[in-house]
Amino acid sequence: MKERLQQEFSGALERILGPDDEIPAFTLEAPRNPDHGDFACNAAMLLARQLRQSPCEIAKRIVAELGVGSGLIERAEVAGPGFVNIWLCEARWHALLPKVLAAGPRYGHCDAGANRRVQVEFVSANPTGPLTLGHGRQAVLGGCIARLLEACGYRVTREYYFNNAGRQMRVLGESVRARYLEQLGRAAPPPVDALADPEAGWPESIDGLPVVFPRDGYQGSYISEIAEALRAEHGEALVDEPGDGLFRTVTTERIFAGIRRTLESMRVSFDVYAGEADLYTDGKVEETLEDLRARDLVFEADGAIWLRATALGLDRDRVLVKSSGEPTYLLPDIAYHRDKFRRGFEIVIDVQGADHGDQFPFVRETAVALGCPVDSIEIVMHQFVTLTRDGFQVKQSTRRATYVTVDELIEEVGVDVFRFFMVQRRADGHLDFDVDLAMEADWKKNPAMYIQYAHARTHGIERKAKEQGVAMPGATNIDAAALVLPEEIEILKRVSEFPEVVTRAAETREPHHVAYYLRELAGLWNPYVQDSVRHRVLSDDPTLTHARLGLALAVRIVLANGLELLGISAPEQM
RNA sequence: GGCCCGGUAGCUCAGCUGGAUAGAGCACCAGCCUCCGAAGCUGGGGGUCGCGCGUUCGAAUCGCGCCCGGGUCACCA
Repeated sequence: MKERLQQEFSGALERILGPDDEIPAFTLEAPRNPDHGDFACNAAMLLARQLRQSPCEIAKRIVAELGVGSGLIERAEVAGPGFVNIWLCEARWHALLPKVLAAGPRYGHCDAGANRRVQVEFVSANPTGPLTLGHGRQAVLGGCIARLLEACGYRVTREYYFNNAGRQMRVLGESVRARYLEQLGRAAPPPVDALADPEAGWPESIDGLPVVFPRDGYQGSYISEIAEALRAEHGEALVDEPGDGLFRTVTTERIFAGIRRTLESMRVSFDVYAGEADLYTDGKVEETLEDLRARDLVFEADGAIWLRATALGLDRDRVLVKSSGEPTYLLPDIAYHRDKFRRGFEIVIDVQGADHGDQFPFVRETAVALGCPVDSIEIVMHQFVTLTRDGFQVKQSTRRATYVTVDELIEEVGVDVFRFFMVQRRADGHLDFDVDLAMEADWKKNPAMYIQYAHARTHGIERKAKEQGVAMPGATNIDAAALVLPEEIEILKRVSEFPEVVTRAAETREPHHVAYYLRELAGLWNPYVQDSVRHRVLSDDPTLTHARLGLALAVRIVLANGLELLGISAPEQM
């Protein structure tokens, strides 16, 4: 629709401008004010300077060149400071319906991605504890971006990268071992105030028992639960087992199993779980280091191996291999990104929390220095999540026990609402999760349910139609000419915008546009259905009934497809 | 202090490749049972778009400076 009009304008401008003049990048958009037509074009204003004419004069010439009355444009007017306002022929809107019905679940999809391979890396939480709301936001955000890209014809691989080598995992194992020994009475727990303040420290022994808890160990109750399970299974047999052995492997396995369950409950799936350890066994870490060496990007100092990041325009150098001989996380991370492109991905998207924002430039610039295409490696950074409950904002803190897990919140509000709330805000900027609103059982108040309700209503109408023996229209026989009310045209217009919304959301990696769009469409449809005096779908006028049923189907298709993109269910009845 | 993100209605936020009187949800107020779901619908009040300067025919949108909030600046992951 819009494309046709765009061609029309380009043609008009070509005729006005000389052969050497470039056609300006004009916009064609639906004005807020319906009095300004279906579309407004700003081309005349853009050309005013170049042509040394008033925008209004130019606009008049454009209008004269447009093919008004040729079946596409009903009316064109010059307005305001030089806009060209366009009213399309009603038939153009009617022509949309068979297209939407024919496309069905593919309406809104496109092939702009041309099968290019994209990797979306997200969540990537290390298996040190249950997923928190920040992870939850990222899981939904990344998952929706992946869905959007698929809808736009990209071949998407969803990937989860985690560190399963190095110090952090050892500390985890030691933490469980410490709890295990405590539970057996073989060691004493550190004082509570010492745990609350990791800087404070604690005595080496209490009541003659050694205090074994690692200084920066994991204190969550899940650690004790795992210890408990090990004790139940093995009794005292593990007393002499090192923390870095069985304790570590069992703990990461158990925690990871929990994470996978949580992901599943969020409707988030991954194609690849990439473990840091594999990068070592495959020799990729060593390869990367050699690669960096060959480009003179490393140097030694203070017994450590450094990345010469300042040579890449970054503000400081970073350690790649500690003086202890153990690599920092940075080295495998670089190796991982280097490997992404070797595996054939053309676009790589990293979804990360704001706390990692500072790290990304190091990984990206280094990967680029190693030959990765600079524009093909993107980051989508999101800010943190807060929770508002009973009108009060609760800050999430892992250190203190004041955090809510994804499991707990989904338990309370359900996946559909959880996902909608997580994806409805743009990634930059904090997300305040309003639990009160999310738990709101009134469908009219809860935006997620309001959209689902709009979808369910189309099925309600179909059920009613079946009762009355009225046949539903199909793509091949639909005749929408009877839809002439302003609200009907408005719904059709909105339906026509869906593909643009999807494309834009995919291109900008901003799924929240879809959420807003759906809320708006539902906000048109629900009132329409409600007002069954002015426009009853199932009336005694068969032509009108047929057309309105077609409208209902089109709305249903868009709502269903949009909800699918957000990973939210589209129920046939509430 | 340097860098990143945010500052729009009482609250939570859209809008930010510049466009015509700044939008939504919630909350609040006043109405409506209109046979397809009243778990809905209609209407209303409410804003110096953090502040200032600049660019422009035109700025919430772009540039610069400042103020406020969050994040981040490890041989931690």
